[in-house]
Amino acid sequence: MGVSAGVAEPTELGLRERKKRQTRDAIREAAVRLVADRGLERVTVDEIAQAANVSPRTFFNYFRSKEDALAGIDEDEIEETCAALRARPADEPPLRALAAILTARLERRMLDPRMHQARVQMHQSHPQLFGAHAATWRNFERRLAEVIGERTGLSADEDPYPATVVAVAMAVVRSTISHWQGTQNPSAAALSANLRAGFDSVARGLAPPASGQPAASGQPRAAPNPPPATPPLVTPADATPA
Amino acid sequence: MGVSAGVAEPTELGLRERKKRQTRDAIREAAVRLVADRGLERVTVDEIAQAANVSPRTFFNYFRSKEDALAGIDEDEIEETCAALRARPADEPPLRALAAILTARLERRMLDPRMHQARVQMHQSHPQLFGAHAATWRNFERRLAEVIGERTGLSADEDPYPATVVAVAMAVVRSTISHWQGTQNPSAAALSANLRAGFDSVARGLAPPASGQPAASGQPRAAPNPPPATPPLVTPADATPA
DNA sequence: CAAATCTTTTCACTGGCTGCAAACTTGTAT
DNA sequence: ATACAAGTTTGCAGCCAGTGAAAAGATTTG
Repeated sequence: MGVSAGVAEPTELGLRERKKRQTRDAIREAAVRLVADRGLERVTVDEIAQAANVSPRTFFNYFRSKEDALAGIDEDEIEETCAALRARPADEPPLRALAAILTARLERRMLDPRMHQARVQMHQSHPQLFGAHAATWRNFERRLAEVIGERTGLSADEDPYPATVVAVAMAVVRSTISHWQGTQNPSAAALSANLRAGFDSVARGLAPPASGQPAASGQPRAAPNPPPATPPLVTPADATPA
Repeated sequence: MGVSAGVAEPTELGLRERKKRQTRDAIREAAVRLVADRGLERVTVDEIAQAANVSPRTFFNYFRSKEDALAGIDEDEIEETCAALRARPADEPPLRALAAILTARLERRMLDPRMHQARVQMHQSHPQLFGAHAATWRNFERRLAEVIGERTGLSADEDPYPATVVAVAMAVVRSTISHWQGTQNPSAAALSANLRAGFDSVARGLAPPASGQPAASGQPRAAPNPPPATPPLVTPADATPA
């Protein structure tokens, strides 16, 4: 569909390479479409192959598994995100830097809300995918942790801190998305706001919010958690576009 | 294998039920042992069944998949852990409560270090398992979030806070385990210490530790993150035994 | 055009997993 | 004890995922 205009291709690809990409895209597209329609279990590889006009065997020449054809992250995106993290001011605290780039990443994705929703739905209803992509995500986290390591001067495999910040940041993102897509108004704005709130909360040591009633009506004891007041963590300044 | 002595069974189970549990345990044990020896791919269901003295078909009467037989959490344990959480003092801040029970849970597991190591190894080297158990863990997190909801008076599906604390706490555990098993001395004591440090760090808003050099040698700027001094989060008091 | 190279396809095979019905075991009422 | 109900295990037939090897087809190169 449409020869890429404007963007300079690194090297003019030969016919062979072009055909390969075309085939790969065709398979991906067929897989996503069929699975969105019928659900993961009700689609066979044979059907995907058929829909993409290739033999079943060819499917496996391109993807290691059915789930693999539905994966969301590739090496390019990992590299991009790491670069964005490196580009944050050196004296910015790690959590804030992570919050910024992860929020930016999500907001960029939300530019195509339909696709984003479809992906989220898919992962919600097919936890197995979560597993199929685990290796990729683990790698993603590891790479981010390394960058944090550079920034803090802590070797990522000696000090647990880098891995922990990253793991926590990712947990916030996942948890927030999961909560957000269950609300009546899953808008891009709402997602950003929720994310911001989540990261702020973490920066405050996850002290319980005072809203509602104070839970079990116990005496307002001494220091429940670190009780400090802290400035907001994520500002609308994110950028570092792709 | 030794009839359980001493421990009082809640209700006297009939022969049928006892045999079922026995079979289930036999299959589990065979699966873990074989996989620890040879790796996930080099073990077939048929072999597991044979080692457990059941037919291959029976394997699938008990477990939905090969991976399922290796899962670490079952409903009983979820319920137990939730109970432990409920049993924490009502005015204890959620993060601290979670830290306490999750640490206790891990320490209990470390009573059988061999088994624990085997499990950790398995998940390290077979990320697919991560996916296979995703549904279980999601459920575990959800249940804990509900309890946190009770404790804070925040409905777990209206306010994102409960889910976030739980997700973060779990992230700390996972990340810590992952780091710990890569150290030269993966002892139970070290794991506990690391966990404690991790949770403390989170309670302090994940401010970067001052160790090493201050990273990019930037000026020691104003407030990098919430810079408070906070009391340690997890004390050796955990208990709530099974 | 022909040779060298890469891709796609066909074929045969292993292993995960399910439905079904027969065989067997345990619980229960007589 | 005996017989019947209910639950469990097993073998079998079959679908689907995934892999190796070699034939067949397309693309590039000389």
